[in-house]
Amino acid sequence: MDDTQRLGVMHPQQGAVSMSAPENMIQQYNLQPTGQEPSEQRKQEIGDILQQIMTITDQSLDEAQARKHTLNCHRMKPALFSVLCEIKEKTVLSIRNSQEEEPPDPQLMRLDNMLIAEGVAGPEKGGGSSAAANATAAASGGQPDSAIEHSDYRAKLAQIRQIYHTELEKYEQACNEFTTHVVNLLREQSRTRPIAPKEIERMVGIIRKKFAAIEMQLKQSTCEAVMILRSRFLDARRKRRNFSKQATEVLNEYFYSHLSNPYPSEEAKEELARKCGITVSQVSNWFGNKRIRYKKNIGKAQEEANLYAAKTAAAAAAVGHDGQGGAAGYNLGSSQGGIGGQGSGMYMNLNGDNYQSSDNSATPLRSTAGSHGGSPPDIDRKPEDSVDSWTAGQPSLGGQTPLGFMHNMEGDGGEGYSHHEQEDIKRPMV
DNA sequence: ATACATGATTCAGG
DNA sequence: CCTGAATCATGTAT
Repeated sequence: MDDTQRLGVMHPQQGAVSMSAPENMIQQYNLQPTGQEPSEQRKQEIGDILQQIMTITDQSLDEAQARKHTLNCHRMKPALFSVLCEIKEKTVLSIRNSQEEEPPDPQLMRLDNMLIAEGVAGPEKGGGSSAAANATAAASGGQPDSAIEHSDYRAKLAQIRQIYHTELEKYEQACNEFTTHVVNLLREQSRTRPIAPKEIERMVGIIRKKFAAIEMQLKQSTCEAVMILRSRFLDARRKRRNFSKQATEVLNEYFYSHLSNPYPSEEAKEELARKCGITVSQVSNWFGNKRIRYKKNIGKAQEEANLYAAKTAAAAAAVGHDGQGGAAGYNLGSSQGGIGGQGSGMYMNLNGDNYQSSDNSATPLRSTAGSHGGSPPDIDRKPEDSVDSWTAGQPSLGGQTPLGFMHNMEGDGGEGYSHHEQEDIKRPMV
């Protein structure tokens, strides 16, 4: 603010009081044209001047106007004015030197970006809630219904947005008003003191900067408000929501149809994610949980497996020769037609190589056989041992031999369930 | 109210 | 970075 004070624009009255030397000279000269006397009289003059200054605010506008006029008309004015100009010139130069191009504030840019990302400072006004909804949906992992559940969030965000825009408008208006005021004032003053257009420009710049700082504060607090809102609602959003039945079905179908190697490739995950309306990482989560829980509770899993095997078989049958679609993973047809009750039959087929031949590129998969035999040009890029660890951990489904299964069950920390499961489980025979 | 199911997170290992 | 495993926290069925 020292710049503005130096130029005497922010506080016109103050400008009169703390007048710069040349101006003071003029005034002094005007008051005491004949004064070139020793100290006594000098003191008197100073006293007068002070008195005048003290009472300057009491003067009426007319008086001030008249005084200004006298000042302008004074015979010495042009000469003094030119001196003033010279001094000013130097000052301006020094100011210019001290001026540097400031780069856009990264902090401000961050705030702006965030506000836009959050849909607070978006380009459209009415669409604030929709932008917020988009952000909500994006952050929630693409679950379509999550956005609806958080109308509260959107409402609050819209509120913040509204306040933000109102305030912003207010600031803008105030800034413009003030700028106009100052510019007028400077123009007015330029009659009595030299003010270059550039100086006015500069002053406008300074004012804008000041208001920008205020704006930044507004943005900052808006960001904070949004962050608080987010943390409150977004955390709630992170609450577990069960996937839709259909989604679970799709996932299970894939899982059980790729039971020998339930590690979907990235492409497969994307496909599944798309089908289920969830994210790829949710698919990954699901498969991670599924694998571990499948292993932990084979008995139950088997029922499920049969269920899905039946479903898939039915689907395959319905589709007929066309091997496409979700049922494409494996081929049940070759075994006894026992769908449903006969777990063993299912598993045999699930486990075998049968499905592989009918497997298509849409669901790339590295088969157990493949991993043990040669190295097929598979698209899957699982950790080298993933298949082995999976098959090794399995009771028998992926294992090549029943013996291997027995050993694995003993060794692999089957946890408490193991012996119980062994009774329950209908073990496939290879 | 409780137990179980389930999606997400965390952590260690490779 | 992906995985298995353990765990958390919530949803759901009883």
